[in-house]
Amino acid sequence: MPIPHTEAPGHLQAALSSRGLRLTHQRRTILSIVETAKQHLDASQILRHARKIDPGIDRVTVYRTLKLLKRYGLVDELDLMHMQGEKHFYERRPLRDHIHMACLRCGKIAEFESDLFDRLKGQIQRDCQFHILVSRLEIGGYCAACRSAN
Amino acid sequence: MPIPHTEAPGHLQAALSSRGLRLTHQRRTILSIVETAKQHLDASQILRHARKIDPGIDRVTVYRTLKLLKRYGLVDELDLMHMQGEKHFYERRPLRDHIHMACLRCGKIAEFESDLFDRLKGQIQRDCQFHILVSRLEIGGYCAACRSAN
DNA sequence: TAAACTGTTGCAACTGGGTTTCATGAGGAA
DNA sequence: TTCCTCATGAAACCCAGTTGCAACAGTTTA
Repeated sequence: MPIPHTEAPGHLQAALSSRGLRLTHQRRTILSIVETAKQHLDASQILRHARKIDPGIDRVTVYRTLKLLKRYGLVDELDLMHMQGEKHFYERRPLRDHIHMACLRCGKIAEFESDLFDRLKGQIQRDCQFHILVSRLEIGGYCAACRSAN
Repeated sequence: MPIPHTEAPGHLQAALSSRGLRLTHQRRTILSIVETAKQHLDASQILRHARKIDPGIDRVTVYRTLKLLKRYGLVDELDLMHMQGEKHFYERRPLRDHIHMACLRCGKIAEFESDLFDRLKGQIQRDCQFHILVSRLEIGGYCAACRSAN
């Protein structure tokens, strides 16, 4: 579902070590999961995947590593309209921002890139003199399939 | 700080009762607070204000009423980039959607309306055949004052 | 205007995602 | 290899929000 990435694998590891952070076994495991994820994962899903590789890994380490990645702008945190409780979802930061559309009926998440979105952010930076570090556009509604199904 | 509203006071009460919901003392109290709020309030702030009017009101009632308002699209729930924990903030749904910009340094929240935003949503409805019920664009970064301060 | 119906409230207990504390363990520079 | 420091795991904790249930109060009806 996520928009294809063109970044080289190992990018997150390189980014962390270039910032002087230790590349522990646990971090490598978590980074590889986030990097190769085919959908948006929450912390407990990441933990489950990580334990298949390193059974001793603790959920605290997952939370700490995600926090680290977020702080350095290497992953984006999503709410996906809080459709399944208050958990957060993560995806590695794409080259170009995209919009998340959550179908409130079937739960499917779609992604969408748009020049208008890029231009809107440009307008905000200019008109509001606001330096954008992270942006999050989430939309809730009904997808095409659910609209026509009813 | 919020963009001025032109809706008549009592709008929320009317909207609820027209849907066949009971107008209890507690609900009237909470609605009036949400309707007249000058900033974005979280649930505990709404509770605190409500207790000045009706000291017996319970926090559960606040949560339930906010959920109700959200379900009927009468208020919007905001994360404001989770700058202060995981709490949610509420504002009554405006006539025209706006963007929330959160300064990650000083914590100030700014609002911004934009034709580009309206057009972007139109594009999504058309190109993705996605029926939008609620949208949330939140931006984190540095405001003009904090940019020039450093 | 009183009864009755049913949605709403308050209370207490609970849930669950996420964080803190601290002793132990392991990167990695020298 | 040593040593320093950061990172980890385990347990306890935090806190926003939810649930179950008995008592209560809007609203409708007669």
